[in-house]
Amino acid sequence: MSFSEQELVRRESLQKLIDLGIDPYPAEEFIVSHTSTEVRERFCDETAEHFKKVSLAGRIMLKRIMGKASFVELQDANGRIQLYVRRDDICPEEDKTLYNTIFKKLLDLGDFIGVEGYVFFTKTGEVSLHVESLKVLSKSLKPLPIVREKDGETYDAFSNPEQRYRMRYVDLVVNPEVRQTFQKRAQIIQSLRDTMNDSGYLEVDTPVLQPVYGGAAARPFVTQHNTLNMDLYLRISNELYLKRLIVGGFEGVFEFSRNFRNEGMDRSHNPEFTAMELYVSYKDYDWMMTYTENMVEKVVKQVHGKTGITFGGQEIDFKTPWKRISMIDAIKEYAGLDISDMDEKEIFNQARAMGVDVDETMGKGKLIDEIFGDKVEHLLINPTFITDYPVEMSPLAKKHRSKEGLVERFEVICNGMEICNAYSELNDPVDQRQRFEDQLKLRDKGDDEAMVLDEDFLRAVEYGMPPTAGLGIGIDRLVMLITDSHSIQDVLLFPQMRPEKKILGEEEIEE
RNA sequence: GGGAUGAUAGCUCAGUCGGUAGAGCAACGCCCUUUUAAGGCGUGGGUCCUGGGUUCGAGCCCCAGUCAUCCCA
Repeated sequence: MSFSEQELVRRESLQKLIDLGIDPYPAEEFIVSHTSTEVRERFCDETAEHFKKVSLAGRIMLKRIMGKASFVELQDANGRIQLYVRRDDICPEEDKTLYNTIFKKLLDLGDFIGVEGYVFFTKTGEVSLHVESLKVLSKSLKPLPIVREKDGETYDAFSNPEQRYRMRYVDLVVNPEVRQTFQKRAQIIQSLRDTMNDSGYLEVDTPVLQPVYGGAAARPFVTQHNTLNMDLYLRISNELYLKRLIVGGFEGVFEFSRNFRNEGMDRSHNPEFTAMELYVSYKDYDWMMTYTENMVEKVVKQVHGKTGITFGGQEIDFKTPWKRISMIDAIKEYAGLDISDMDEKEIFNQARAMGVDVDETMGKGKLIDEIFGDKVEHLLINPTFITDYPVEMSPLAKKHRSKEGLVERFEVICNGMEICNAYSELNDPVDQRQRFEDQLKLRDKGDDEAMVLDEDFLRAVEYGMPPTAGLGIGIDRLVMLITDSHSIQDVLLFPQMRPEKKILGEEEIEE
């Protein structure tokens, strides 16, 4: 390991601190009386009495040294506040080491310090802490990127996406909007959870390690249990477990489920992602549409302040009620193609004529799905319920009560992206077995995303499952929309990345 | 999977026709007691992603690879 010039300087500073009898990594608690925000927002001439003895802790983000007095920008979890450090105030005696050596020379940008003093306004009107004592809390050995702003313009932004994702800790320190994104993410999840708790539904935890994976069309990750000497799959969905709980008699269950899918990565796919799934007994998909739009509208209002958002310059409004349109009607309305009376061959020909990439192996349902995905989906900007999907695409959804060949299913499409998927759940065990068997036929034909038959799940349904409405929400995508983030990596703290050669060293990543 | 683009100092980036590796900020030294994107003056700092090749000579050209970003499937 070789050190850069700046790293060497910091290691020397560290040793000098130790030589001066200062512990650069003290163990004892540093008592913080205020946050930077509290001081900045509440301090004024009237409240000055309450800010005579204030202690703050955080990172040094900027030092402006001017001889015997200096200004420091201290950053805590809330933001930044300016410190005013005067030599003769922190060093009242003859010995000026604390200011001249420790503060001016041995402390660097990125170091954590704790300070105590009184709050005042500087000449230019900035709320500042006049420091009376200063303590080193943690020495930083690597230089942070220095990001500065003036009049909305950013200088030397830490903007390289690879570095930001690989070193999220640095990204969080220097890019405040990143912290806001993840605070909003937490609020979004909290808001959804509150809504469902208020409805009386039970939050549950179901297995991540599953002997049979199911609930979605995807390839799983495989792992191995040593003691049981068997393969286990990381869940691609928790759906079949939540339905078992409905069989068991819970009438409303939900789970924020980290799912794992062994597929490619791009702007909207990460191998692990978060879905929220909700199942409510005795309801159907019509009821679930209303529940969904109300719950999501409320999230947007709570987190964003209003129902209208801007995503990449595009205005999107989550105000209810959302448009509801069947898939077939949507194809008619947006693609100008009426397939309601067509047979498979006609649909195939029409699809090909429209330039949709289809082939002979596709059945009627798949063809319709392809046309929708290619010609309609990207046109749906405001959240829209697309209802009534072909049965072939939906092996876990109940057959439509009146429309032949379709199931009671909806997706919510927003900005061309699927953010929700829901059904009147299939609770007929005979039909469910048949659907699984149809999936097995697809699997035999080489579709490695087709579902596998889950005999225990079928047994559960055979014991009797009430009519149930189920919903899945793609949490990452919802967070992307609300935070105006254009890559899933921007809403995941640690997105999956290929190993970093520089850190691992050649020999460790050899096969 | 296919295509395009990129990787140079801690960060953001220049680098002409193939001819000594550059800037700003950060760092280091000196000056400065209410400053504030970045006060003034000075000094250091490089595996030019990796490995081959062409060439008297490669950051630059060629080949292969790694990683990333964007677009397409």
